[in-house]
Amino acid sequence: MPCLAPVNAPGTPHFSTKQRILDVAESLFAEHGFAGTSLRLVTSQAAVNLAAVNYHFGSKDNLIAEVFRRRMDEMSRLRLERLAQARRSEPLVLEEVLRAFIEPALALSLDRDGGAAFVRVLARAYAERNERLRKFLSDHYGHVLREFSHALARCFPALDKEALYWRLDFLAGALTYAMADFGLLRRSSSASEKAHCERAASELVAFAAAGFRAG
Amino acid sequence: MPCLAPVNAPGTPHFSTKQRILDVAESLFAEHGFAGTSLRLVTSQAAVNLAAVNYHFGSKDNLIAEVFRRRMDEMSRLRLERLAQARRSEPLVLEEVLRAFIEPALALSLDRDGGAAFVRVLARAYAERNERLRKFLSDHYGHVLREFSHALARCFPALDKEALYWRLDFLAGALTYAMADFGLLRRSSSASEKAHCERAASELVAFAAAGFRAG
DNA sequence: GTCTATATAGAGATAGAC
DNA sequence: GTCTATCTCTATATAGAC
Repeated sequence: MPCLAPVNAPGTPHFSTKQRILDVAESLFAEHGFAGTSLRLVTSQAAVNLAAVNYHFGSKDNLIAEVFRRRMDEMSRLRLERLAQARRSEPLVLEEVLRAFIEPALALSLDRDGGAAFVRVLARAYAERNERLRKFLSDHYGHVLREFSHALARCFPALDKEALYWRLDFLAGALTYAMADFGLLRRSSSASEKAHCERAASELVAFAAAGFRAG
Repeated sequence: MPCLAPVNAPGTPHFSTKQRILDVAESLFAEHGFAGTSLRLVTSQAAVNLAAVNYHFGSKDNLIAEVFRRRMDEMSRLRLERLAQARRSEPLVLEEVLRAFIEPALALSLDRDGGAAFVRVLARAYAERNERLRKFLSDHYGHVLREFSHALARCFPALDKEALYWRLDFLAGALTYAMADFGLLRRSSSASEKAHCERAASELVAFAAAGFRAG
């Protein structure tokens, strides 16, 4: 009787209630935001009982945090691994550092499961002034940004810290915006999702590299 | 008996109910999002009656649209005016086009009234997938983006359209992110608000100009 | 671990007196 | 144009049976 909700892909028989809730919540948070997504909508779409969220996660806030944790842990790990790899070469190549930052993020939106939804959730998180959420992200993933800021400082020893932070912010903004596909101008939709992301990554690497090198 | 709510600055005796609602709503939308802001919170903080929102605006959705309209009209007008000015010089200078796009936006966050709140509202709007809102913004202000895209195409006749759109998206993302001050890394807070914004604008113009000129 | 049922609170919107 | 009062709906969370 349990499991096998309609959302399950064929041939993948067993998704736990907990995971179904996470998948559906992620997708709904992307579409309607945190405040705009009710637990009733989550549970009904996940085909689980309304009480299941509170049983498995304790509260809506904990559910939100858990949605972040399961993706961000993996993305941060990937980013740091790629950065460590880039650091092994001497001299440190700017494009390698940028790729280490950008590609794991854009790769997420190619995950066959809900990675694409998560990047929109992430974009919403930045727009939230919610202190709880900001603190959670800063506490758990702030060190990743700091690592990249150190690496970039090594690439540009003459650049003052202030300018460096601005440029890192511009990169993060452009990446977030591009990942979530916010543009109001529509582009050719002929490309596949994969080609679209690869194009985005290489365009952004070129754009940001030039930006960082600006006089 | 009417007017003179506590939020009014001294010496500015008469703010209409309608305007007080708009001001408070803007600030609360910035902080809590659209779904996260109840009309009860708006009206209580504006010191007006709960029924006043529906009387003056008809619905919450109309209130949201009105919050956008009163700022975006002015910003779009300014952007197009600055762009027209830039276009008068031959050859067209990239930095002038970028400044025409960037500076009116950052100037908004220096308005002595709630402009700073509005830029955060704007950032939230991008994160919303709300079709009603996207259509409203696209219908009313899409032509501004198209004007800039034409001007930039004139600056880079050899660049293909696809690449141009990407770069415009990166610019918009970096600008939105910088305006709303989303960065997780904190910068020196010694600078005044005005100096902060001017620094942001000149850094972004330099960053984006280099980015657009990238090979 | 999952269910039904419900407590409690808050939402947007409106009717009708003043 | 502003008020009170209220309709109707939905929210999160929990208690307790199975």
